[in-house]
Amino acid sequence: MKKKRNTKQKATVYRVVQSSNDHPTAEKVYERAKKELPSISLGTVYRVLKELVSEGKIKEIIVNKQSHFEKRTDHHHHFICRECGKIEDVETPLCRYTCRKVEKKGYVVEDIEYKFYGLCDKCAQKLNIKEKEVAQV
Amino acid sequence: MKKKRNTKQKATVYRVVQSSNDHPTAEKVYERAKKELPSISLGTVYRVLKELVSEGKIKEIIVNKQSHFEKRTDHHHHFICRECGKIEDVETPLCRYTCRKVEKKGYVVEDIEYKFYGLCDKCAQKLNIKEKEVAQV
DNA sequence: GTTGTTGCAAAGAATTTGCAGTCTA
DNA sequence: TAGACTGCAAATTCTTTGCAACAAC
Repeated sequence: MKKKRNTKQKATVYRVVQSSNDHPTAEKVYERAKKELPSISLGTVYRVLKELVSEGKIKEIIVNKQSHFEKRTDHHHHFICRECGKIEDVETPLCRYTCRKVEKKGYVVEDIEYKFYGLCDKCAQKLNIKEKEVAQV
Repeated sequence: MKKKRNTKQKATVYRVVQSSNDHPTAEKVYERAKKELPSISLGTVYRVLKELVSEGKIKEIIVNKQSHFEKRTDHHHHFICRECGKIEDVETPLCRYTCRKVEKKGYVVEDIEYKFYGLCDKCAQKLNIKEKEVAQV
């Protein structure tokens, strides 16, 4: 296989993801990377992100048919707010019972992904207030 | 709100999904619908599928950034084979423990989606055989 | 006859890719 | 200096949309 090289672009993209506490899209990573390395291109960002994912250095999570990236590579799940679109990490124990149920049929489970959709605390609060106002009319 | 009309196209798309035991993409639904109604267009299939989903008559599941559709609208989850791409329904008990853990922070969980990735029985068997053959060389 | 729907084709959005020039090792 | 990598723009893929013709009710 071919030998990989260290380039400014790779280092920058990696650094951007590592210093992001949200779950940026490729476009967002691109925006942030450009601040450090203005000449970087979106295509390169896509290429590097893909490489980092396949090397297991970062993780990809797909929300609404769009890739988002995160520095955490350990096993965890996500909550997605339908109002503000915020993605938040969720720690859950592996559901052994469920896995075994799937595997019993001869299936091999290699990865599990849980996604929780709803409203984050802030949006829930906002919407409750709104609902009450509407109800009063 | 505007009154909906019953058209051949809507009836056909609905019938196709109802009689599908796999999880067809829009394109696949289109292919199947064309057999019944050759003049139907892909755009219409997309429009009708979207409408059926929003009416709660069918469900949408997104795999690999692509929409698939299914007749089951009750709560269940999915297993996706990384080899053959097959999507299979998985029955799991709601993980109350996990939900409560998420909700404790003030979050409102409205929907939960579990996806299990791996190998289906057939592909697991095939790959095992292959692996053994490779190992013997 | 209204007006919701369709077919068509063009537009969009996200991502990938071919290529010639550039830079790392 | 070989060849991995980049920037750029064109191409792909899936999906949505504008519009004039069509067809339910």
